[in-house]
Amino acid sequence: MVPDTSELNETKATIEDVAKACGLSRATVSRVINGESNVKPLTIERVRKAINDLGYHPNVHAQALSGGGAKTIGIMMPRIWRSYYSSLLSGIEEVAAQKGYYALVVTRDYLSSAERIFDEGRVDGFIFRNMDHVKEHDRLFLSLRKRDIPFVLIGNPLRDYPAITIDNVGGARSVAQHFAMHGFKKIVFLSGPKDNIDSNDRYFGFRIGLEESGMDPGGIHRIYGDYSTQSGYHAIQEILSEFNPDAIFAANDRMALGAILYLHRNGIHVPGDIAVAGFDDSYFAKYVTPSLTTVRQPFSEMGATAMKELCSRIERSPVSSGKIILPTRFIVRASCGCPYRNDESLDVLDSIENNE
Amino acid sequence: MVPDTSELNETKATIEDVAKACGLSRATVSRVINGESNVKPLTIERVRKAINDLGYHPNVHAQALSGGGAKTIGIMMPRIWRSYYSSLLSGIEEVAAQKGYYALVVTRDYLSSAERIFDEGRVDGFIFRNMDHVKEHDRLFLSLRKRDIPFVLIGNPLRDYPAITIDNVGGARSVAQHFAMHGFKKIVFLSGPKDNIDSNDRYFGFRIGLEESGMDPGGIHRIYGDYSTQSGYHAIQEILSEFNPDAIFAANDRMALGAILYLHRNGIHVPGDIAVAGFDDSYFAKYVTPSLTTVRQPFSEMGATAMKELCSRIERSPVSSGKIILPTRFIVRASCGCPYRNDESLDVLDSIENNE
DNA sequence: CTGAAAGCGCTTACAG
DNA sequence: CTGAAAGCGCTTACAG
Repeated sequence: MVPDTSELNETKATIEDVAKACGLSRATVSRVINGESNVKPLTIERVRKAINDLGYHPNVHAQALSGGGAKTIGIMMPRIWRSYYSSLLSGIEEVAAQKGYYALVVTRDYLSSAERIFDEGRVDGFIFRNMDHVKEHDRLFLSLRKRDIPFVLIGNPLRDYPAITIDNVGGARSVAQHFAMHGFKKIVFLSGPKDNIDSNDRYFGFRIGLEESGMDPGGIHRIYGDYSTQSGYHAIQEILSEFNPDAIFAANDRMALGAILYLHRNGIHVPGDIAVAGFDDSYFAKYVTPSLTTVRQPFSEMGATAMKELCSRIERSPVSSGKIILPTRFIVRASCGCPYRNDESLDVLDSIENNE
Repeated sequence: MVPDTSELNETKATIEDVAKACGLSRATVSRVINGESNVKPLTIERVRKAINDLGYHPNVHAQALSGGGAKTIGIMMPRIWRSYYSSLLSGIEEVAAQKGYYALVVTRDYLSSAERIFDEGRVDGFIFRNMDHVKEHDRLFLSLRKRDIPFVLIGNPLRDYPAITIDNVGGARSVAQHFAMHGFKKIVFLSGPKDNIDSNDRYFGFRIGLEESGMDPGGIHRIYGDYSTQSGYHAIQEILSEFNPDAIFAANDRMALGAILYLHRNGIHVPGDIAVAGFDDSYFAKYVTPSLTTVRQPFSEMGATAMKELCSRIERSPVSSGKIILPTRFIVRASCGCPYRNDESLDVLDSIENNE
């Protein structure tokens, strides 16, 4: 490949090597690498050829040191990994790749290490998947903003930080309308943590959906979990001792799964005795028995949108203000009592597996 | 915090700033940062104080450029994210954090971009979660080895590349012995892709386990899937038209889930009519109905071990040779026909959620 | 035990 | 359109 008579190509080629190989200066080579316009076409050719022959790749640290930025973004996520993070990541990476960015994924102590990571020059900005403990995050976000460090949140923050959100209210409203259609009266809303904004928005959407359907939302029994499967299991176990619902709407699929599991183990038929719906359309939603009626989040698109927003902030280019709200989609399956095409293998064949 | 009378601390502090602040040279500051021994204790104190006062963090690009390495490793994984990747990542990150490394996660075109990423100086080494297409990977691994670029595989490679593996044979053998105890005779092995070494090892272990239990392993019906839920569903659908098994051992949990789903939808009782076991102990394994008997992989430990191995390679320190095999653990639940403590909520409470 | 200086591999005004 | 030179923020022999 290398027709050069260089001693050994053990060591990585540098811009100096390229310059020598084509008889031009480092400055000129740098110019063609960075696609500047004022270079003679023939020169561009010569440089390109030398770059190819030598298998040269610019050293990212040198580029960063001389002002180019790290071309890396920090993806800061809680340690407890949800399966949908993969879809988020996938969307992020797709856009990142186009723009030449790479993803540094941090799940340990990401709150306390974010600023240091930036100060070390490792990243040009951050995407946070924000979670429950709003107050602790808030201090960090405030500081980042003050220091003008680019960041975007995926999820619903308390304040006006730049964020990619989904239409929680609309999704939950669809569930409510569907429940109303089924004629459910005694309804449990299985909530996430008390200060979780997504969960609260879903509750709100659910209420107005019921109201709009002419039902009394005051009758909703709201109980709390922490989004985990176990918490759903136990919350339902507890409520059943004092209340006999005909339907449960869980603020996420995991808790819905926990609920179904409890009901199943106690001989209560889903959806015959109690209907269940979730939120997320997680990987397992279609494989649960009965398959889970839920609200699909556009995770991949959320990631992609977040990355686009972050890029424009890093490049200090005109930025869309504030929050972006992405639509959700109501997915009817069997757990609500609808006649689901259980035996159509087509459904299982469906290759667009959300959150797989 | 900064009692200094500097004009503005808008801009990040550099080593020069620290040197000035404490009246020493950059060289000396560098020495205390890097923990060299030949520095006077009092000097160390002065430098430390200045560093704290200024909130100084060394620029990683400058460090890398002057020979320090990127202190970053590339985690190269297929795009199709498995939920257990999170456990892998968690183990990796834990060790990485101790050693001051960060994780660049790459899932797009990671085969073709690995060498470029290294040449750009972005990473000091790689951890690959190797997958099916052995031949394509082989070229890359060969090249990495030739170039003396540190890397470790998680999973079972064809050749003698450094790899963290699990005891597939032992795990599958346990399943076989358990199946023998149940008295199953007409057994289906639901395999992964034909050239997948993990799957082949599990088949091998399963065979010898049956043999050791005095059964004829020749009677095993081996059918193929691709590790996806759908492929399990369809493989079972197909085999049932010509064969009537009393037990199925799937090479992973997803296919086991697909199998259970098919059986369930067609009124075939699990485990009453047909028993099922899987491999992985994925997140959903304990939540499936019936809960899935399976073999647990120590994902987090695999990640941690891989990272340790990689570090010693990066540091060119004496390295354990070749492969490391980690033990698996057989997990008996209900899908094999055992009396599973379905109603013990303790089980659900079990907070050690593998692959969560 | 400490400092002056060269060097890592780039980019970017500044000249021409 | 192209090149010489300074500079980015560190580390590391080399002197002392």
